[in-house]
Amino acid sequence: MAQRDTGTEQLIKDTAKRIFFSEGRLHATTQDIADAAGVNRTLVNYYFRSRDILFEQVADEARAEMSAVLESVFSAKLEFKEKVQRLINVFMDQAMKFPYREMYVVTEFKRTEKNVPDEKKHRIKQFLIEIKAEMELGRIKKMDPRHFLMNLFALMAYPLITTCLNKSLYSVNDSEYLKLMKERKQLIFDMVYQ
Amino acid sequence: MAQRDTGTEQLIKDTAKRIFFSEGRLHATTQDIADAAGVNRTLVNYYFRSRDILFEQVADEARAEMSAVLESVFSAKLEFKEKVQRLINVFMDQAMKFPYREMYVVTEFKRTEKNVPDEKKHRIKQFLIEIKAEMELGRIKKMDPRHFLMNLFALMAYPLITTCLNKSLYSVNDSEYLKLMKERKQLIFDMVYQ
DNA sequence: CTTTTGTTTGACAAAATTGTTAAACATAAT
DNA sequence: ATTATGTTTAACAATTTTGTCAAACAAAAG
Repeated sequence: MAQRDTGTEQLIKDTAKRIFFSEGRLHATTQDIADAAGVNRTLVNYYFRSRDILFEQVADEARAEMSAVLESVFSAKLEFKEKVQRLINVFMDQAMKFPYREMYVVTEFKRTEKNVPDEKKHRIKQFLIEIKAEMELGRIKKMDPRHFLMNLFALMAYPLITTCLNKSLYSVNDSEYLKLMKERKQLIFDMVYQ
Repeated sequence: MAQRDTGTEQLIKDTAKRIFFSEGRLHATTQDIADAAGVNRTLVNYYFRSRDILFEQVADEARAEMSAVLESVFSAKLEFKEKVQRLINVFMDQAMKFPYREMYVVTEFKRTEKNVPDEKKHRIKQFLIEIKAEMELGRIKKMDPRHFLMNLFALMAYPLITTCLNKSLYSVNDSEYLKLMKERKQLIFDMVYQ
């Protein structure tokens, strides 16, 4: 008989992603995840054999999701300017949903000593060349293209990682902070693409 | 008899800070810390009573250190422009030493549901006013001053948090990456203070 | 309906992590 | 030198977290 697909496996993974990437509870246990998913903890072992395998799978899928987003933008048949615009849009939408995803990837990346695959490096290199070309056309400020990329991702990701601090610091509630983050899409574009 | 101050208490704290803030091993155990410090794990309990107390103390001191840095800049008798320059200098020097410190503070901040004390909020408010004044003088680009601050901290902190990813992605070694980060001081100033 | 197969559960075991205690040790005071 | 006091250590206990297993359960196949 084939698998029955009760959706439990996916539910566990989605719940783990929510806890790690959205809520930022990086120290969550399998019990925490099972409770949040409303299932017996044993099912984590039934579907994933071990805690480590679940966590690694979650990290792998996170990397894949992030790559897919960047991929879709980098390889799009668009002018550079539109690529940047779209990148900001799709990346920030995801970052608003999963603010801690990159943080999780970074810590897992360090822990497991993984490497970025060569194909991804190549895609980035291609985009760096596009950035350089745009600079030479005088459309964006001249600098090391790597700095351009680092700036862009920093401006998009960091304020979402530090949401809890900023909300407390600036005394704003959730909806006000969401509004600020939405404003950032345009603001970031204006900053890097003056 | 008074305390003998063998330096062990400080050694444990410093080692914990190195592991958390410099190495980014957010899941380190007391055993990991004791081993790295070259002391018996029991001493963690002797000096701090419990793991949680040590971790909280480390987080509290991290907050205090960060506040002290910002404080020294905010309250300095300097032109706004020089304040920004100095902020970038001191913050990035610290961030290069402890790239994951803010990350630790954020996760502990969430876990313990702390609040930013009113005095700090007030200092930030004062600085926001200074930012606004500078904008009205036309010296920096007009925007919500909170965005100005978020941009500044994002540009400074994020590339250091993602060091391991960027090094792999751009195929650079430690010294080259350090060079890139040093370059950023001027670059960030130029970005926010055009 | 009965059997078969995959899923879920609770009880239990194992492992990892943290906390406690008494004794050994080292240094300062007497 | 002896005592007193603070420090360090190893053995042990408690707790937390993870992993295993057999039995109960549910749905599809015969």
